[in-house]
Amino acid sequence: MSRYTIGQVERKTGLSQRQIRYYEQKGVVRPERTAGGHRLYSEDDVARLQSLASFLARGYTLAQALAALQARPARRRVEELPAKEGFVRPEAPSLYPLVGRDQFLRRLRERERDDEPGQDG
DNA sequence: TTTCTGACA
DNA sequence: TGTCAGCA
Repeated sequence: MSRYTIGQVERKTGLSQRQIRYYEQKGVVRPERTAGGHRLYSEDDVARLQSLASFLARGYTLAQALAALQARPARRRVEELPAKEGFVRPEAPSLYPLVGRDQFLRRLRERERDDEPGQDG
């Protein structure tokens, strides 16, 4: 499995090194360390950070993006998650309470018609 | 040259 | 979150 330095992850995700380290503190990723203490990120770490960046780009607050990431710990498709769970509305995440999975998917698809697709769903 | 931690704004 | 210092 390939590993990436923070500099490589910075280029792949568009996030700053400062942000990447901060999100590690928040528990988003748990990179390995070299003997010298340098971080080594896995493909999965990069994917999670790309998802986070995608959520932030869509207007989610950091708290909402983190919550959304926790709702999908391992690259699970939204369709596979319990319909009962709450999801952040894709069209204006900071203005509304959580909605059900099906409504989330419907709104997301409506939004994706006129919006550019993100890195991740 | 790149990354690390800690700290300030 | 950006940025700087001082290391390894």
